[in-house]
Amino acid sequence: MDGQGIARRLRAIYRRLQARYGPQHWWPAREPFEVIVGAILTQNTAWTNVARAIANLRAAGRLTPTALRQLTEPELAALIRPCGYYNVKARRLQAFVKWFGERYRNSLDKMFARETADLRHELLAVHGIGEETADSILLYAGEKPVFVIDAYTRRIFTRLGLTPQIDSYAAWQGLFTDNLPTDAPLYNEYHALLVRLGKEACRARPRCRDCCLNPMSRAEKETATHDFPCSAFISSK
DNA sequence: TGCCAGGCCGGGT
DNA sequence: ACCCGGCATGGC
Repeated sequence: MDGQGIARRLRAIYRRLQARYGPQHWWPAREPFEVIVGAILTQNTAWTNVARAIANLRAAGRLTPTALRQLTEPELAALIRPCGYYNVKARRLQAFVKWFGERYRNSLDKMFARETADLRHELLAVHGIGEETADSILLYAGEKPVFVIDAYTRRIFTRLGLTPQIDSYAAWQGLFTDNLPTDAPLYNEYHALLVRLGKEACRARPRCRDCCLNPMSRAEKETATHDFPCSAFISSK
């Protein structure tokens, strides 16, 4: 498929997701700093658990960089316990706020004033921040036009038969950024819709009928036993 | 009951 | 340059 074809398909998928789910109002947070905390806490973790951890931090008055730095690692770990991996994540949160204070004096404005590519590089150097977390911070806290690639995105588009040549984060990102306009609100909504779809999808087999993203052959519909959402979008790892 | 969730790091080939 | 185990809670 040529670039035009991919672009058309990406837009068609986006429209169908919009029609099905409507606006997602992402990221689920009150302020940019909370987005960053959530981005670290949600690594390989269900959001419901992360919401509890963040509620604990807020109730304890610890949802600021300085307040977080004043906690010991075990104290922080105890507060974020519901989100799992709490020792690992306490260390990662501390690493971020330490760097954020030293490098940017706790100023998100200063941080996001940097060139996006440079800031991404800096973020990746912070312990506990990988590509998805860095991009989530850039897009959802900084409103930079950076497309976030996550497990849902890969699974859904693999299922749809729309994949990059190389299976790397950068190549997946290119699939979207090379074929869509550079537009932060669009990237924001697209990724949010993909997560919404991914969360809703069940894992039943055989696949459902009436798939909204990828029409099925007649033969496939014969074996389908239930309606969307279904395993059509979530195949096992 | 067992599998899974909006990854990332570090040590071993 | 990959590959893989470890990290941990709560929901279905």
